[in-house]
Amino acid sequence: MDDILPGEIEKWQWLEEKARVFFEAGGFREIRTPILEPTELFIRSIGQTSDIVHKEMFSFVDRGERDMTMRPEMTASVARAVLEKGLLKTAKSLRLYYIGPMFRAERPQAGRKRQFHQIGVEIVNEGANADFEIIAQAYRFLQYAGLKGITLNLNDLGGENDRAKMCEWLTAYFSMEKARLCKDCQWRLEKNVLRVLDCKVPGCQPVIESAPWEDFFPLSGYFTELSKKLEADGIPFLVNRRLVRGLDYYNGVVFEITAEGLGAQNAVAGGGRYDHLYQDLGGSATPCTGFSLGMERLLTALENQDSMVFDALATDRVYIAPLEDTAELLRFCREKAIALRAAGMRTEQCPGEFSLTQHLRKANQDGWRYMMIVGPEEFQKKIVVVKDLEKREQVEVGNEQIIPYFMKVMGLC
RNA sequence: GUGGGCGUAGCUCAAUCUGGUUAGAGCACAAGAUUGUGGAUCUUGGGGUUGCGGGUUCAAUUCCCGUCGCCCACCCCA
Repeated sequence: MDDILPGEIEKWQWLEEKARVFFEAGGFREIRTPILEPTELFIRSIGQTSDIVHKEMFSFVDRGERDMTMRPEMTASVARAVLEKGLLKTAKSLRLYYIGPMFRAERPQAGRKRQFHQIGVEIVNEGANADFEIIAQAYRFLQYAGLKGITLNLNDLGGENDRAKMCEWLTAYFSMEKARLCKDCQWRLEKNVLRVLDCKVPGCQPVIESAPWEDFFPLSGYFTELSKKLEADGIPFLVNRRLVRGLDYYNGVVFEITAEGLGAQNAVAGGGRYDHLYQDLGGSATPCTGFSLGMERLLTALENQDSMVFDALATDRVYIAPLEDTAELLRFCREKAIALRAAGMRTEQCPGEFSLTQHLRKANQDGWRYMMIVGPEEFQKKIVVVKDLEKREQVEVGNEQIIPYFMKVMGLC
């Protein structure tokens, strides 16, 4: 698990801000849920047979003998919160987004940490029409963040009845070929046959490819409609009929978005339709769709593509440099600091016993854009010297003009 | 869970193969040269249980075993 330190955190703040602006504008509202949940929640939602549940969860028994787990994803928590707080009793449907840390006890590698962060979006209690919106939100947000080389992969796992029939058919078919399948697939055959389609073992490929399941379960008319909408909206995609997500609750249209510049872990976002989750958790039938994206992966891809567009050096920072350690002068500095903060700027006042050289060195080190120098001479003349440390220019500003001056150069008015 | 690689100063590394003075360097940090104008230079300084534990040896950063951590890949996911 990583620490995120000053110098790195600015990128995170930038991305979080982007997400809030984008999804709020799209009518989504933020939800935050506890990191710790009863283990049972994830078993019932993500599925006992999923890799996440049976080998990747941070679980423990708490002091009250309860089985607890640090959330490996957040869709289940959102559903739990919606049911528990009865949010659907006062609204027909919900549009929610979340930002936060998730935990999976996997072996770490490039693009995968045991604590990672996701931004996610859920549309709760809306049918198939919401599929287009959720896919577009995911795709457009990645574009909005500046990501290039995006590939959208789409599949349809079939509606409620189709999925069940398809699983039945696949089980019957693959059972005949059981001897040629790998150990994992033989296990999947019993537990979760769809995941056989997702198998990467070379030996399984001929068996999977020769299965004529697509003839019996062609893409639905609904899926064709969705495709047309995406095309009309200028969102390119690839249909991948073997795309199966690792969480068991998906049942309809599912998708994954990959990006260039990430190496082996190139999935930057993924999601799909899950119409049974609320029932599985004890609620009534509630059709839903959603996606989540990996913040680490998005940030890495943006950096590798050299396309992160944000001000590393914030312009709204003023370093106040008193040159004399007298009570009146320091009080003046404090008053100005308070006024600058009230006007929305960031400022720091350093001790008066620093020499100007020391002040300059420190301000440069810490990346301040402006320095406000207050020495005894200026204090007498009721002015300050404002240096632009980046442009290496300085001007004298009258005491009454300090706030308006900074507002102007920072473009705050 | 499987396979490979790596652990020496805050960071990047050297010395390890071939055991042997006080484990070095660059960067970074601190003080001064410098009483009010810059990221420079010079001088000086603080910093290390060589990941941890055990073994072999007169002697271990170096060789052996174990362990932990990290990195990369598989699996899977974001």
